[in-house]
Amino acid sequence: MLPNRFENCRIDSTDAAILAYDRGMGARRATISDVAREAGVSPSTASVVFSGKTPVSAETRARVLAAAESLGYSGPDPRAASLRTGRSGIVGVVFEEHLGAAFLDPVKTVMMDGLADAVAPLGAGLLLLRDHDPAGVGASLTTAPLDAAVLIGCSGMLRESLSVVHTRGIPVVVIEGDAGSDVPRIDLDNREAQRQAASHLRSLGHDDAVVLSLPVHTDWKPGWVPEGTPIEVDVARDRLDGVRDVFPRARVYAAGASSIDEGLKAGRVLLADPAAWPTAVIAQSDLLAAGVVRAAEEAGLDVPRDLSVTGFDGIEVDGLAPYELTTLVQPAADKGRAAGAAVAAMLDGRDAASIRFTCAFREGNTTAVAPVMATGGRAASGG
Amino acid sequence: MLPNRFENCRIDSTDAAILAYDRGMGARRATISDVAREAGVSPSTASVVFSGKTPVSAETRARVLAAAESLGYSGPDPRAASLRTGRSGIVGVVFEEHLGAAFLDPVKTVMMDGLADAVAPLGAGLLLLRDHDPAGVGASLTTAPLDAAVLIGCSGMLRESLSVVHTRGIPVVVIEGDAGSDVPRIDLDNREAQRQAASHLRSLGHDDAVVLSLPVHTDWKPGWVPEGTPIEVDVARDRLDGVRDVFPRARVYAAGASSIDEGLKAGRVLLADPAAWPTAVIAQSDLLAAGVVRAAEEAGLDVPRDLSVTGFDGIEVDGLAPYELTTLVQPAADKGRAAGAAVAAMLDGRDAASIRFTCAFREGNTTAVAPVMATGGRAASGG
DNA sequence: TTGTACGCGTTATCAA
DNA sequence: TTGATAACGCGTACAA
Repeated sequence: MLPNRFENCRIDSTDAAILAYDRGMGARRATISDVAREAGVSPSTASVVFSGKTPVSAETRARVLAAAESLGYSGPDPRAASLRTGRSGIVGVVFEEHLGAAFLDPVKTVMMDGLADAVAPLGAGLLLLRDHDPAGVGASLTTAPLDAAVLIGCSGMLRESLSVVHTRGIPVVVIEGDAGSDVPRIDLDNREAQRQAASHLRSLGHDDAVVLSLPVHTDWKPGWVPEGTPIEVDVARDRLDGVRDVFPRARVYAAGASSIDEGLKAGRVLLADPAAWPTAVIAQSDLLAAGVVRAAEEAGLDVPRDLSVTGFDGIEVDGLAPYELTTLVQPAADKGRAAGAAVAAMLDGRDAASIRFTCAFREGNTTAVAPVMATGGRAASGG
Repeated sequence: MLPNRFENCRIDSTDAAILAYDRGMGARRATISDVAREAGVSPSTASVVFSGKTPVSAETRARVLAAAESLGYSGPDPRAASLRTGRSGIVGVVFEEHLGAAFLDPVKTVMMDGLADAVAPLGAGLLLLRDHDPAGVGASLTTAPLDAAVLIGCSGMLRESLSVVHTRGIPVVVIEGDAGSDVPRIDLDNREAQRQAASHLRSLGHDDAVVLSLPVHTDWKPGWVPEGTPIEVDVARDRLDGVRDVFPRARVYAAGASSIDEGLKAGRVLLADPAAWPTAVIAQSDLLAAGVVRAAEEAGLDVPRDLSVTGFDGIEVDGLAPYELTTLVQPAADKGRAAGAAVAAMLDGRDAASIRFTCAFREGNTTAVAPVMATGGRAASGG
């Protein structure tokens, strides 16, 4: 008597199938071997019927399908197929933040859309992952059956995440982050683009600007960023550099997140002291910029007459009408698609090149000629 | 010895790559057996070191870990583990629509958030799936290695999707849809809630209302819904029933999607003919309602004086200020969490109960006493 | 066109 | 606490 429940493993399958049939699917699920046996063909033939990788006679196929039907067999078990083929059809998308937070960001939403488009033809789906798992449990980069991974703006844990996928030998693409030269990177000309906005302001007579930055590192609390602070988040750093190319001494306040609310809160701080009102705020996202516009309204400032505001991203900010932000329009969907294409290429054994997309400057009605300094309260502070 | 296709991606990476190099390029990845051999223990012991399911002496564990390190072994292959355990740690989330569209909907976003929270302790991740795969390829319910599935508002293909998961024997939970008595269902008291809004309007003197409905079936084109049209989308049907409980003859226009834009477009149609202006529009979502408010502004109508508008969902509609929609607030995050809990229960072999959540009526400033009929253009059309 | 035989990498079970 | 063994269900050379 063998240790398992059935007399013999070979027969085991047959018995189980019969039992399953007899007992109305009470026992274990039918396998492809059961189907093959029922159809009077070999397992490999049955396999081929389902995969379609080899021609099968119509009659054989029909018999197999009928057998499957009668056994309640619903096709190859993806787990087994996955072990065999080495592919799971799953692309992990790693976010730095809380999943819900990620989808609050219109840019990421659109990017995901492009990404979904691009991996679909690959037969792959998107698995949502967080890079730092608070609970210590939960699907993660280390344990999920991934064919590839896309890291999105994961500047904080980036290195850690990378080493994980690296040792697992999983192809990886990074969006908006620096992962070293061997990892394809999809990003923007952040610095150049942001410089355009700054130049635009300077050409309007602004001789300084305050930067409302994205968080400069993980778990950042809103506040001023002292000069010399190392900025871990690539996007924030690059965009700031773009500003500094034009306004070298621009002060920087970093918000806690990219949202209208955070922009509003930050805006209140920026505009708290009438004696120190800036003439221009360069926000690193449209949502932040929208918040600043709101804050300006609250403070009784007219945008753009008293205060110019620029954004970044070029999304439609609902409810900002009649304002239309002066901003840098980034091709978010294309970024997602490019990431998907890169994944596809790598899964295909080809090399994937890094791609840098270009933003388009779009002038809205939130920037205007710098106000004449009526209060005299603000002497030149930079630039 | 299968050549690893991603060797070139890995060459210049960290330790693992160096070791791969040491052992001769193209060598296959180390397995747990390799590690065990290197450590001088049996494969099962090595396995136990990684899974932690059985006590292992500190010394043995150290040896195994060291061996793993030296071999660049990054832990058990999830695919193989999955085949063996029958669990993949993946919960599929099936959307009816384009993925991007799903995340444009704030309610779904919040729901996903709750769902993510609830499945995390399970050690599971969320796989984004579409129920009708345009390409015919792509990860789908049929081929993805799922432990469970959550169907979200998939009224169109619902039955089909269900039969797939059913024959696969995958536990499934349905949010906002009817899947039969054996499938746990998470939904809202749509009809009762919507009836409240209608009653509210009637108590304000409105004797009819136009319904701006969600799409009534997949691929719906915006337009009037003739009476007697079968409404496939459960949510749309139930909410409409709620209206009809109060305004039996209410006309119905169904939008193409739930968004401000679609609401605006629909609103223009609804308000096109001044002679047939309704006094109240009952929108089936806040986004649609917001669009209607915009359309009313365009048409020169004052909300709520000339036109009352109600929404559904209770989300914050950005930029609708100073309006605050009269609406039904649904507990979206709780719905997601409940679905996650149901999944957890079923995976645990327990039964999961269906849950019906209750919406809270919230009166905003978009509804008011019905206008006196100055134009005389609209005789009572309903009751 | 079909069948045989084997391996994919892991873990559960049981015995030592 | 450790080790031997047997599946898990499939895909695919290769042979027929």
